[in-house]
Amino acid sequence: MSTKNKILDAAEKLFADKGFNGTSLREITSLAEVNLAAVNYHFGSKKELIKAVMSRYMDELSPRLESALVNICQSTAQPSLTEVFSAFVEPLLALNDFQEHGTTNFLQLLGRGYTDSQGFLRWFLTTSYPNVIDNFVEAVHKAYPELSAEDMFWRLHFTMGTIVFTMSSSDALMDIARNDFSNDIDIGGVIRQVIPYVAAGVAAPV
Amino acid sequence: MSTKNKILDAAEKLFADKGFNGTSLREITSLAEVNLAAVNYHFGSKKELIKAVMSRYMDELSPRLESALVNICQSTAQPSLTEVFSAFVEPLLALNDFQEHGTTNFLQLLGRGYTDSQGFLRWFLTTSYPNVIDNFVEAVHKAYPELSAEDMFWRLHFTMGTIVFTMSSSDALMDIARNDFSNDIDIGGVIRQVIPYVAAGVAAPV
DNA sequence: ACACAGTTTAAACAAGTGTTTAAACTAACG
DNA sequence: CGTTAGTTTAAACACTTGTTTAAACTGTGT
Repeated sequence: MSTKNKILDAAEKLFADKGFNGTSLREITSLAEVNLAAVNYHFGSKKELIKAVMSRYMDELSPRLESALVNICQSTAQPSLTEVFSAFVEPLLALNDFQEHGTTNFLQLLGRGYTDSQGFLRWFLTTSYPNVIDNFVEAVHKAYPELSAEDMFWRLHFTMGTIVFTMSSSDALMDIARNDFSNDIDIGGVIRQVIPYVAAGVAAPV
Repeated sequence: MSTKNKILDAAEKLFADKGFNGTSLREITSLAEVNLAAVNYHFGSKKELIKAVMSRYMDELSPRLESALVNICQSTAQPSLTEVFSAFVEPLLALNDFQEHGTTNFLQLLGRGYTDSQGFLRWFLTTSYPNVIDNFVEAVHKAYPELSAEDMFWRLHFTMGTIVFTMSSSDALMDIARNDFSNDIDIGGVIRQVIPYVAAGVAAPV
């Protein structure tokens, strides 16, 4: 395994766990078992490393997501909101083949990106991967045409919040669920729990 | 104004804005125009200062919330979920009388507390103010008795996520909304937008 | 006027941060 | 072999972090 990938893997795990601000380059390089200076040699700066970690996932996820959403839009004239949201499940779970704990890590990172580092990651993602958002908006509009652009805007952000926040604390939540309900649950189970919730939220009457 | 309160006010604003990890004591004391050592003299440590900032709000909010929820439970045999969630509006907006931008600041701080500082604040809040959660769970159960304890658990956390995430980026979202829809909106407007969403989400069929 | 508790202050502390430097190493090619 | 480009390394850089120290200041009660 190359030094570059060792750094990316270690950074991903630590960023997801403790946030971008909360993780030092020394923690990353010592988990990756490489020299401290390797980060700046291969990536230039910590900020660029953060972008690289996110890009690795987005480049994997974005085309799958795009085709899944386009597929929904073309196959049925008016898909249900549940169908639209379910389009996310397979591409997201596919990240587990790409990397160990890929789904959880990516969603946690996404959550971190929205709150840590005063939102520079949000800017980076929305400008680098606008198709994902556009396709999603189009699919939701087909499923629920009466929804005004403004209401759509708010509800999509509410949905984003639900997903991202849930996933960024999903480890803790799954532990509690296992304890209180002695019901073993994995990340796929959480996703299946959240879909009816967000679908109903977006579908709420105005 | 006492030094203690000057510190609390400055810390609150900066914590809400840049997170707990992202704010240094030097930033706080220089905004508060007090000496650096004053924080450790009056609060003991940064961690205790964070608790103090949150407690100031929770002590104000918690009784109002409790009576509003108890009121709902006693007045009607089976309240609607919208009524339950609406019980939060007045107590939350009342924080604006208590402090300038009190509502926004508090909700942003709550969001920070869940992601920053590996969740020690979540522990602090749930153990220090359990009545709020208990009352809320009871009210939701009255409104939607068919919901199993496990589904309730997940949906309440989804709701928490929606609220907290939305509010922690509400400034940015309100700016976008103003630009794209030339529709002036304040924090109360955001709250009124989010209630139908979470009510429908919690009410979703299982 | 004195003493004393409460508070404020400047300075220093040790530890941790991201980044840079220049020397050492590694492998491939002429 | 010797050269060269790519990579790794230990050490240092300048700076920021939370916390502590001991001296100075404040007002109140005797």
